[in-house]
Amino acid sequence: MSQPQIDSSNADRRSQILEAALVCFAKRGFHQTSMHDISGEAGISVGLIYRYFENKEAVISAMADRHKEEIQQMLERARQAPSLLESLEILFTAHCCENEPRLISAFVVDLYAEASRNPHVADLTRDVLETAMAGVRDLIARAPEGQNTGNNLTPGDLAELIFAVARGMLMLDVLRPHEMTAAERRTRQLEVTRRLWRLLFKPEGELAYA
Amino acid sequence: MSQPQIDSSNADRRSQILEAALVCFAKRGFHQTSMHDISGEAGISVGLIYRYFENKEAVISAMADRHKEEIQQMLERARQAPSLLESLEILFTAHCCENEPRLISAFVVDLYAEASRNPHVADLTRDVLETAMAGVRDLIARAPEGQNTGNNLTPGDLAELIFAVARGMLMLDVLRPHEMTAAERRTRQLEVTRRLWRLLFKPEGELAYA
Amino acid sequence: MSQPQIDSSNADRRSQILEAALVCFAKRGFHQTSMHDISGEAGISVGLIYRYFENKEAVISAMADRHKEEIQQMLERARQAPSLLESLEILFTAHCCENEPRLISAFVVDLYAEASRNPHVADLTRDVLETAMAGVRDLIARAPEGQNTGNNLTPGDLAELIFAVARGMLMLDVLRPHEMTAAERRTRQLEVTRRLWRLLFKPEGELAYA
Amino acid sequence: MSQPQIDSSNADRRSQILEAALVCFAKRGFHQTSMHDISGEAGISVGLIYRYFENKEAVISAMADRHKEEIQQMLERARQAPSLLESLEILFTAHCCENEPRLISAFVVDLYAEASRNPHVADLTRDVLETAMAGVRDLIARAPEGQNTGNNLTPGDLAELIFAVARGMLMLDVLRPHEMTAAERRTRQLEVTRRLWRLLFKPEGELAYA
DNA sequence: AATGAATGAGGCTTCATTCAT
DNA sequence: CATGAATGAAGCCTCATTCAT
Repeated sequence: MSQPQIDSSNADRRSQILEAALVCFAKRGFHQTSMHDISGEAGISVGLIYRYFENKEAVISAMADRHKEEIQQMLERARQAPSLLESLEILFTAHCCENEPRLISAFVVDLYAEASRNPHVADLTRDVLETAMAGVRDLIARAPEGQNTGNNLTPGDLAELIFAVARGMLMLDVLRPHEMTAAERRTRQLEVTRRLWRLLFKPEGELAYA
Repeated sequence: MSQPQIDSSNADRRSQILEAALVCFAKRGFHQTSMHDISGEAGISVGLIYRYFENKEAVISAMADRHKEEIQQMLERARQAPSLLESLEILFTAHCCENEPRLISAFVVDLYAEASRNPHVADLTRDVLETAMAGVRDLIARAPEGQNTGNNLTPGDLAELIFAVARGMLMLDVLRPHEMTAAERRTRQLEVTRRLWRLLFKPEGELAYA
Repeated sequence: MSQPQIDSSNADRRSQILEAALVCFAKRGFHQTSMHDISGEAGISVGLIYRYFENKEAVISAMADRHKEEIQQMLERARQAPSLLESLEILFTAHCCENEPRLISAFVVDLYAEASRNPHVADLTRDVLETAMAGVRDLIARAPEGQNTGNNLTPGDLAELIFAVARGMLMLDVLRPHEMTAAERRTRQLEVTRRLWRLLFKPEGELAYA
Repeated sequence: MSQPQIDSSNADRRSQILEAALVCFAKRGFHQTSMHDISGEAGISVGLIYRYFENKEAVISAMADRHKEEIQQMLERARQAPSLLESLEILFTAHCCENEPRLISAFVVDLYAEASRNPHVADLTRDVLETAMAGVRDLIARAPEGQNTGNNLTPGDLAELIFAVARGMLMLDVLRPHEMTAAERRTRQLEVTRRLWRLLFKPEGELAYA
């Protein structure tokens, strides 16, 4: 009876810590964030973090795991969108966080930076990427817009291109001035999304006036 | 009289240090690289670094500066290429370093991560990006292939897309297994380049057999 | 009515904790053993230890107390032995614990180390030692073998010598390889005991064939 | 020319640190001595210790090494003594340090405690012990007093007994009150030494009046 | 009585930076 | 110009102890 309670409170604490860690990591990066920073942001003591995570490394890994889950949820939402364009819009705006605009972009760029030297994080991140790309490939293969695009590209090629653009836009996002709001960023992303979509899936010039 | 001598030796020392720093930064990231690491890699003493750079921050800034210059040189080479495709190939393979494959990718991803929280680095990096995008925009505007592409995109739009893909590919590059050689990475990049080029500049299906 | 019950359960808990503490202390030493280690070994929670002991210091003190009691019991057994040699054998093999050979040696050496800087432990340990030496002195004084040994040593001198050897053997015991079994250690101790006994109480060479 | 200078200054620093460590270790024990304690006692900064020792463990190991050397020097002095009795006196008073009476006793007891759980220290300490025992065995074998002792004990047996007593006296030494001076401790040790010597090497009763 | 989550001081270690040589 | 010994602040982590349940 109290078991699930305990479990959920365990999970809550972990979430609380990871939430705080995300804010800190986005603000200062993994290795300039101290455990003290995280504990402060989470409003708990330093020692308590170690009850839920073996060490700082484990917090980073858990963040990577969490990112994986979020990407999967995003993919699920994309799958349920009524059109390919809307799926892409979900994919390209997933990181646009209302209250802390660059939060996720900064985190993901740091994640890749970390992946370049931490094999465990690299594996996780690669896994996320491949899962997500496979998801988008299927989306394309099944969508009517994905047929006869007249550009000789397979769904796999298209998915790769789309992901390169999405990741590239994330990198560019961290360079945008802090003042730019989440809404502006979102608009920016949607423009690129539509442009890419038109390019990839309406290549015939049939909609020259669109 | 000895002034020019000193200046050039000054520049040499700085280069030597920055070269060492690049290797260390790519291997461990900015903030996990100690000044001792750099001095060791450069084969000099720690103290000497402080004769050429005010502090670690300054080394990072100088690295960003250096990156800017390299991008500009790359752009110059791209400008002199005989065709737009070849220009793009230069752009997409610039980071493929023979002896240390992921050297530059890792460094650039770290640079963007740093830019997300260090305003000075952000300014420098944004400047690099804009300069480079402007360069590519001009390249497209002047190239015969850039006319009448039938996709309704301005040279600016195209340049942005190209850069997003290029930056995205850089991110993906750090996830590729260490074992992958520079040649393999290069091949991978060239494939994407051609695919992108065909998409952006040969949209009519006119080269169905290409 | 329930008071005695509680008392005995109190004593049981204390014993259980001290038993666990002995294992931990022998394995890791006083100050590298955490309260958590002890609680884990005892199969109870950390907090519970504090219901029976004021703090870690108190656990150490109680261990010293316990050691005192064990020495007294050992002395009682020695007193009841039929001959001086057998008394000595009891004295010299008291620490040979079947299942965990070095358990007691390691603990006692640590106890003396602790005594060298913790006045309370020092007092307790000194008390143990003096009581034990007095006991052995009496044993010698009463034993027929203790008379006319021809070596001009008083029972007090002999007891001191015997104790120095016993304590010294304990120190040597912690250096013996882990693989050495309790039986082997016991044999080793008995050899030394007999040798010492012959030296102290059969000095005439009368038993050249013994 | 300056090389030996540098080397010797290196060795000096190490010695200085080890000297400070000995004081701290004797006062508080290995694991209750903080690196800060040592640096304070040595009059240097904490960080500097790490230029000379990889970590705290290494300081402890170096102390064990140092102890080994000191025992060897003591053995050398014992070897040059004119008589076996004087050799034994050197052996039994080696730890009597003028200014800090219990310094060495406390350290050695701690060393054995550490040896009981740190294999590296155990190896070193066992090595010291065996070397020293072998030295004493040879001393006995060569000394005229060592012949025909009439007690049927081999030089090896005698050396073992002597060492057990010596180690045991060390343990007892840490229990003596702080107020006891080095001179008093020395006297105490010499008494036991003579008593032991008489017992082992004058067994015939020939000196009944000595 | 018993638990174990929570705290925070303190220990080990690293590292940017300085400075005497 | 060049070295590297020296400093000390700061980071990671552990652990004795408390307290709400």
